[in-house]
Amino acid sequence: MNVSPPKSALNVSCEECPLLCSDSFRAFSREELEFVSAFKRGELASSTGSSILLEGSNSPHLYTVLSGWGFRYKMLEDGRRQILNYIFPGDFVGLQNALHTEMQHSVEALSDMVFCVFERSRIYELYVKQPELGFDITWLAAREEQMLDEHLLSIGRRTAIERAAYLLAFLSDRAAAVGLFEKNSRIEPLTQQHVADTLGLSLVHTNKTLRKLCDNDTIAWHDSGFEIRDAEKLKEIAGWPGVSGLARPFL
Amino acid sequence: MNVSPPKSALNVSCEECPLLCSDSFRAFSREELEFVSAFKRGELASSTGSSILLEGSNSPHLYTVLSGWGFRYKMLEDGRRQILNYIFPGDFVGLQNALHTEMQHSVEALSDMVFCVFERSRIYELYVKQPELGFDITWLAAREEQMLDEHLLSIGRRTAIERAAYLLAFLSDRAAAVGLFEKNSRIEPLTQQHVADTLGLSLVHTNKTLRKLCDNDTIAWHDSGFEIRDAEKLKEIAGWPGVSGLARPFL
DNA sequence: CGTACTCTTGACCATATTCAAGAGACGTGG
DNA sequence: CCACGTCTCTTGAATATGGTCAAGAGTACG
Repeated sequence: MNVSPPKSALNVSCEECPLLCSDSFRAFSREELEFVSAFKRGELASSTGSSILLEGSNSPHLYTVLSGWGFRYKMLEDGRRQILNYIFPGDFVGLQNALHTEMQHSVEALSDMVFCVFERSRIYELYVKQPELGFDITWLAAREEQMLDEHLLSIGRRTAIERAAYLLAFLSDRAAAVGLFEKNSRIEPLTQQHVADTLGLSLVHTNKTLRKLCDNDTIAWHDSGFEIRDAEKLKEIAGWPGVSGLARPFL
Repeated sequence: MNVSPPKSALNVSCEECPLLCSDSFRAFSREELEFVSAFKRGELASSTGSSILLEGSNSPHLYTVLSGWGFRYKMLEDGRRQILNYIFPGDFVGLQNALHTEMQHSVEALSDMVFCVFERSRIYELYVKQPELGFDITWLAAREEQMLDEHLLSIGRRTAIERAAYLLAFLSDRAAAVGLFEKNSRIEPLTQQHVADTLGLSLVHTNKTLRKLCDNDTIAWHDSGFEIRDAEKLKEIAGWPGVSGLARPFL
């Protein structure tokens, strides 16, 4: 669990943000883009396995994922870990702490990642000057809540195999929505330990559960990653319809 | 599961909102109060066991809890139910669906409740005219996320007795923050079935787990409700520090 | 070539579920 | 007033699901 050296550089101006090309995101006015560009403080690059935010630490920043993916998690004192949700390009990170000075969760990179960095102290300004962007942030928070609700239902009430099917379908849908892993359709890197810590299961039992899905030919597990072989069957097993594909905002 | 007849009446003007007296909430400017008053559409009263919002339905409204308490939940097709979170006075309900037309969860009243009703379609107006109130909504959404994060950690990684201890301490803290159940310090009405559906456990196992806490003299269970006997021991068992008591906004 | 990481499997054990039955409280209608 | 159904809590026994322990195989990397 090494903390990456925070490399900072303002490489991409918001007007040329690569996310603007994607269908998944809403269109922005020129004025909005200019404002966000001025609001943006720089970029942060971090590599696989490194921590961006740590529970209990004090960050004056908010982040938007520009590229790569990772996850948010919490830990109990004795080391038990629960992965709360995954973060993908366009996701906003750090909001959960608008209220506390101390972070209530940690964030770790799965792949190499780049973040846009914003200053927490200036966020109120955004609500005053660009109400629509303020509204967008609420939209994103509401969306995160929806995902957490579904995760809660999953961990609380679905069986091991249903949970696993749900998670893999969920990750696949979210990745597809932002065009991640399009080339080889393999979602990686992700270990079975990550899956276990997301599902609230032990590593061994997670392995046996994934094995059933492999034997089914519903998925294929490769070294540190997986491939969806039958997305419909996965969703059927999970009893889950999939994520909504409405155009969404981002910062 | 009967749907209450929606009684509507504008009984309380926001300037005399009883929640304003509480220490838990932030102070509002006169202008803000006037705006919210104009924004408020009426009140909705519902009684124990009745549904305010139903998953899959289509509500043009947002609500703030004025009095009483209840819970949000989701269900799987075969009837398995997961309680996602509890709602207390000052809590904002329905935001999770700023994006969808269809509700993604249901809300049910535990006690008799009264809600303030707002129109979903006019919420953007609030962001433009009263940015601080828009910011407050985001604040509330972030707070809800934090609670869901902790619930997820609990269900995913805590043992049955730790989960139970966490839930009871959580409910006690939240109720205390808004002055609910001050008279007799009994948190009610709540059945062990509710507790089970929150913890992701079966009713029988929940009963046996609560029994241990009773034998411990950590809590006392009465008919449809419980009493905290040793809050510190509860939090110690759960490995949970308690909710933060910062002044919070509401609508 | 050795070490670390990930996945895999089997055996045994712990935890939680299901099934079943009964007790006590409460409200309703005869 | 009592009989009845309903709701909530309780308990025991049998069963299933998932956890822990242990060991080994394959791969990557220094």
